[in-house]
Amino acid sequence: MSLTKKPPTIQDVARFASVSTATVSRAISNPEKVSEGTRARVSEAVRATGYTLNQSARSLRQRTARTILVALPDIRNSFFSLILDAIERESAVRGYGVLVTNRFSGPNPARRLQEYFLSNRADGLLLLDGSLDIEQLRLLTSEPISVPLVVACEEIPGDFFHTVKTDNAAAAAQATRHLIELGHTRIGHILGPIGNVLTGERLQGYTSAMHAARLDIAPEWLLPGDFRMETGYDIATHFMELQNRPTAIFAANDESAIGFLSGLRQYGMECPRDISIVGFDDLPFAPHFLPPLTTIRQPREALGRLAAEALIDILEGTGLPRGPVHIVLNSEMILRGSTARLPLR
Amino acid sequence: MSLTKKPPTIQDVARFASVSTATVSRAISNPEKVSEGTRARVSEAVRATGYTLNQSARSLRQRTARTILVALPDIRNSFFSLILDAIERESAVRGYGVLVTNRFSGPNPARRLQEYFLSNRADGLLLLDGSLDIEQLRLLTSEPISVPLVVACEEIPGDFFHTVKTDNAAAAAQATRHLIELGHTRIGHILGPIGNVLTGERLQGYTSAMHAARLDIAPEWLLPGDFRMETGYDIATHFMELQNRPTAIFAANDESAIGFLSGLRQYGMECPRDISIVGFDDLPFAPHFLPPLTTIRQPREALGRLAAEALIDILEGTGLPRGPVHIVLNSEMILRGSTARLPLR
DNA sequence: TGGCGGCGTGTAATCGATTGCATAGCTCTA
DNA sequence: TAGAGCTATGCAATCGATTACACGCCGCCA
Repeated sequence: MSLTKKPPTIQDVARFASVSTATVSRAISNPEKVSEGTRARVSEAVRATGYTLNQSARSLRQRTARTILVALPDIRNSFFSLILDAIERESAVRGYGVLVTNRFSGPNPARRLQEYFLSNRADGLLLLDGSLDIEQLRLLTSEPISVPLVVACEEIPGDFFHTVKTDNAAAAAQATRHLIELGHTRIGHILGPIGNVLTGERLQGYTSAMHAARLDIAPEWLLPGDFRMETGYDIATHFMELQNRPTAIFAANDESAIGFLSGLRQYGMECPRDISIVGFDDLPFAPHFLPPLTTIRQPREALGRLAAEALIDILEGTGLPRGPVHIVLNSEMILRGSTARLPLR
Repeated sequence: MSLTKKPPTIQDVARFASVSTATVSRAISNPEKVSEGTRARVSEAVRATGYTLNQSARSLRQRTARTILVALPDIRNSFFSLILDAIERESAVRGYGVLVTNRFSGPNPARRLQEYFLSNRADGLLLLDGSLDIEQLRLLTSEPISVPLVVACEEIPGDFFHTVKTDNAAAAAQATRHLIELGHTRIGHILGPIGNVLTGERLQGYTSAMHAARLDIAPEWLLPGDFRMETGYDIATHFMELQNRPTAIFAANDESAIGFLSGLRQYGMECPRDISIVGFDDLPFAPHFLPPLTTIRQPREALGRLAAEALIDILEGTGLPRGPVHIVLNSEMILRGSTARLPLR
């Protein structure tokens, strides 16, 4: 089908350089084990033959694929695609390929992930989704399988896994405090998807800031969401039916916030005139929205890069960490136009 | 490092089922070549042992990786990540893995792509970027290497490659006509990145619609862009300095359009009061923007799916097309609030 | 009844790299 | 100068699946 002519193999290189294949292999992977002259002859032979190492053969022999698997909940969400960008770059630098699998829901997600490892297609897993069943994850990462795993963005409770994330709760509290400082007292929250760890952390930050300010939270101020714009749009209707409406909202992410504002516009509600809102993520469109969105900026690039770095370090056994690694990055509040002082009524 | 215990191999299955490995292999890959009884015994043995085929071993022997490589210009752009979603899904259904490589610019992009194939990591290439040097691409797809290639979204001139795309020029013309019908006569265009095929097609559609309506195009109405929001934002300043400003803009994509409108707001320009704009792509946020964006909706899901389908069909040799496949999908104009009739002055 | 054809299965070579073990040659020391 | 120790290299087994080829068996037909 594809390659019309067989690419040159290590045999061809060996013949050209008049050495054994073992020597070629060593010259390539462990240059220090080979004399200088031989090394030069081999490099020359590689150049002359146009040799490229056959990764399948190496994988078979070494039981490694030089590939990481990135499991995303929803690649369509810009937040993830930005992180994927950083992961891909870091991996490429370290010589690793990146396989992606998206929305790995379906009947048995962990089993599907497992197959990548049993079949020797990937060496490690970068998980961007905290909604996976924890028992299944432990199955994946413990004894017979032992998949090297780094969880990025979301922390899975219980200190079992390596994690790279941001200080969600603190950032959520900061966002909420900002609204409080502007004079708001009735502050609602658009939740993330239930069962997701991020949802819990952001809710918790919001709750603690409210409590610290001795403000009550009416149960109906917790608006159900799932990080998607459409859902944000839909709950606006629900929101308008509330009797004692909040004057400000902390949304679990930018997409909910934007959908919500768009939904509210149907009812003539304007932001920040009638309602203030803070988002989360600082997606690229946040500054260009009308009003420009006040939000929490997560260090996405660093998040992806550090997660990939950590995973590859683990794979290569360099600096084996004793216990699970936990890296927590700081996020930053970006003040823009979607929040305003509560007008006196 | 990872797998603590070796996963079961085909030998284990063979032993369990009391047959040879050859029979197990056949029972799995060519069930019709094996008697019914044996087939059942083998399935049972597979279940009992928890066998998963070692993909590296198969790849080595068969010279195929059951993996496609998706090369993206910029995964951060939502437009691509949405297509990637469809590609990933279709590939998963057909049993293929998806490797991604992003922003494969750098010194020698085609060479870097080539390595994936020489090293037997991927079987085919799905290219979402029309900006690659055509000579290099031909090198990749012709004789000794012969990488199976499908170009999605963007057509590379010269009828050499399989292509799945939308009717960019027609859609661009439609968008422009829409502005003309609203009474605009001074209509500008925000270009895509130079050297990109899409840029050319959309420009051409715009130009032809203008000509058909006997409208002139002042050279300074062609505003330089690159599909990015930031650049859209920046050119607003340049735009404000024009003496004979357009009253309407056709932007090469939604992101430019949104950045541009955001930039114009600094100068008190409101859309659609002071300017009308049509975007391209219908990104998820387009309906939620203020004003909701009039734009061209591309069938992204179909685009990704059909491209993946075509590539895998080629890889599997089913229905070998005689010449290059060209699939052109229709896009659709979505009228929203960012375009308005030119007010009489 | 002999021979032919087809089906189901097994044997063993093969894909291309890595690596444990053996060895040749050299240096250094007692 | 014998032997220890070290370096550079080669030989050949190995990873786990696929597949060309061979073979045995059965049924069918002449």
